[in-house]
Amino acid sequence: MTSPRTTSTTPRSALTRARVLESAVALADRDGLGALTMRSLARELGIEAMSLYHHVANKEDLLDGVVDVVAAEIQDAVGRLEPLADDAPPSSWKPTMRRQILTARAVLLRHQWASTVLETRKSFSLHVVRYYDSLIGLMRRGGFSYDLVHHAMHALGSRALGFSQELFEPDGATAGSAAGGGTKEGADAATTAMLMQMADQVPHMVEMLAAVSHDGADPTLGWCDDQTEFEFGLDIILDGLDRLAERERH
Amino acid sequence: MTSPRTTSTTPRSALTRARVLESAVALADRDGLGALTMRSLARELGIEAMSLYHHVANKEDLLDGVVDVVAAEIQDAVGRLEPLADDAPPSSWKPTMRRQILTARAVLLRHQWASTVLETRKSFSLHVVRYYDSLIGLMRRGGFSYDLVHHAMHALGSRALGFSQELFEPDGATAGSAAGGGTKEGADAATTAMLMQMADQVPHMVEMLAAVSHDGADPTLGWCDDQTEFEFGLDIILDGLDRLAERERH
DNA sequence: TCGAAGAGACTTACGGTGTAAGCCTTACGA
DNA sequence: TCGTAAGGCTTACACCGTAAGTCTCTTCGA
Repeated sequence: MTSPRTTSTTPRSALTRARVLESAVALADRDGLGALTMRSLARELGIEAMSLYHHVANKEDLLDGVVDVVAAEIQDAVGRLEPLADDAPPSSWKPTMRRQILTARAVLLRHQWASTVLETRKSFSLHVVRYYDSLIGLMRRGGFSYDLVHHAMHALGSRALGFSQELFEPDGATAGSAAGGGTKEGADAATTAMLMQMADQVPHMVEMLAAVSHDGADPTLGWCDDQTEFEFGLDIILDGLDRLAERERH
Repeated sequence: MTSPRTTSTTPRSALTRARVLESAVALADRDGLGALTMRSLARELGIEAMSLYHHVANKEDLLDGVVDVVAAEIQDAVGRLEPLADDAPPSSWKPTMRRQILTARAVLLRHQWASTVLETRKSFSLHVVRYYDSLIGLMRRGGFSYDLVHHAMHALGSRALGFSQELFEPDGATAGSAAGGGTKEGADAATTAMLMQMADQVPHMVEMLAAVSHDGADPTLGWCDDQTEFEFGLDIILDGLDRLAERERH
């Protein structure tokens, strides 16, 4: 806790908390969240599991840290966007926030496991809070009262970070070796086929499925584009907020 | 798998899959999701852990079943609402759905752990799908095209079941012995205090916090009413959807 | 009435998890 | 030069889900 005066870091090893966290992120990216155990992470780093506890209090702390790394990545990506001009009109809060949120989403899509971890944190990441703070600032520039800002943050919820709660998405989180990871595309074939067999139990759903897939692809081949749907929902909320803000602006 | 012909159930014991699932729900209600293990559930039922596997394929199946129980409870509660009159105007889809969703939410509030489990299911519950199916039917009566219905389901996401992704809510899920469980009320004191100490890092957030709590309670005493915020977000989405539906109705 | 069959419990055991406790070595500062 | 402590390693424990096998009833057909 005392400040190091001459030499900065311990020379004993290059292993730091930062390196541990980075390794953890990489491991989760590669093998999925379930594969991130203290033992596997240690193996990745060429040390023993218990040695991790010199850099991390416990597994919860590890996950906290890992979220923080991702959140920092988000902050960084959003920070690279061109800033709002000083003379921008109040209404420009909306396209700006839209761009920022979609940027955050792009980061989260590179770390698909991250949303799961984010949800389960009880102590929040400083970087996440700072990101939210910037969104609040944006809305203030848009003329929002603090009361409206507050409601808006709740209304957006996790959507502000770029993900939403999709209940019907089987997220094939299997260990894919190929890096990129194609854009996952909606409900899978087995799911769809099963639904169609229960036509009498869920008539509307099956009919919708048929209708939607008419102007699209094979119904058993995935019928939702996650990105499109995310933006649809996001825009509904942003539009609704804008309407309320306009009213406040008179 | 063959149908029992004369006698219905095995008389050997009163233990059935249904009773196992009910017990699991009760245990999770009482002690939290973390306390729901095969061993603890067995203890609860007065049997050994391995005996559970006669009624449940594995733990995933147990959780699937447990979700199904809750979903059935939702369907039941929603089913008790007075039905939409045959001559109701198209616009009445909105208040009806609003009421149904808030009813579903009331059930989920009795089983706070359930949303967590719901999110992690890959095979969905029949009861959940049927509930969604009824929502689809409702929107159709409101004049929605199937395409709009489809978008709407995504936009609502888990909100259709009555919960939303709150990122800043520490959900004191400790083992409370008292049954009822008061309505949990927003961010807790420690969290708020910590935020206020970081005023320089998150200026907007702290300012918002101060402003919102002016016309309210002590800022360190919880400053958001979950139910109010849920309804705010829900209404934004429902209003947005209604506007789009109106456009489709010409 | 008896015997086979099988449902439903129990017992034991295995590999996995997070982590408490303690030891050993190395590098730095006094 | 030597004490100190950071940062590794080893061992061990409790708990998890569950595979495999055993024992004991109940039921039903011959």
